[in-house]
Amino acid sequence: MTAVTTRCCAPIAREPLSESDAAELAVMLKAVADPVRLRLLSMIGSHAGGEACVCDLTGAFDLTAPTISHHLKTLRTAGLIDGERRGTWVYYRIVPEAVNKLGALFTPLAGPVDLELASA
Amino acid sequence: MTAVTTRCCAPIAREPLSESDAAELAVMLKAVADPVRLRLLSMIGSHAGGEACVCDLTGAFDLTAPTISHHLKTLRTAGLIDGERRGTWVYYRIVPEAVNKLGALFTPLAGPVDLELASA
DNA sequence: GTACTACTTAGACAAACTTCGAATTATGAG
DNA sequence: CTCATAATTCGAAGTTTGTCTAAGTAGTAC
Repeated sequence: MTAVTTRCCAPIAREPLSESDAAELAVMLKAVADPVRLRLLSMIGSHAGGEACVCDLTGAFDLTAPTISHHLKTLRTAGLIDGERRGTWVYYRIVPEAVNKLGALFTPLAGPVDLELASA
Repeated sequence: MTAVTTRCCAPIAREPLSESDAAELAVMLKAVADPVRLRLLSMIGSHAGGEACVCDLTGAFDLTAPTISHHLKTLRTAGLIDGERRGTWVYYRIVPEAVNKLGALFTPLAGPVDLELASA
């Protein structure tokens, strides 16, 4: 919960990340460090209504449904998306706090940033 | 080179990433999606003078020199750091443009952002 | 109930990744 | 030149990851 107030540069370049912070962030980054998952995240986030059902996503890839499902689970486990079943379909949406957290890590001049909860 | 001017949300949630953009970004993200490399990047960026020699880094990890060297190469290949030999030591520094590019991807309200070159 | 669709789970396998120890290159000191 | 130090390159071992097929769960319609 270190509220950094300097604004010289991106938080990652302000002071050495602790071992535990690095481990935690790496989990989120690993989830996003894949072309398919990046596109899935992007497609979900930019879809009308801020949510997309799996059926909206699978068609864009040359991959089987189980593979897409696996990637969605990875994103979900990392806290980047959240899913909900409504009738026949399962809808996913972005968790903005998680995405903001990643952005804040690498963004300079973001002002006073709290690494734990970059949402306010 | 799509200059997005809307500011509803993070670029990643504005419009679906193209396959090639996703592939390119995933390379950079993969480099950063590891606890050791995250800490290396952070240690280099926050070191006095904006640069650190390998000898400043190895001590912080329970890893052998070849392993650290391997991770530094990964970061370098991804364009996130740059290295230079001066005498006996090799000094690494952050490439700010690369870090900014990652930050811009996930940061909302960043204003008009050019995905290809988020530096200005 | 059966049949059909949407999605997830389980198991298997190849490719990629992390790490190591050993050998190698590069530089400086005597 | 020889020796010592800093760092990288080179295989190899063990682990993780991405993808598939096959099977299972959840819901709708009849």
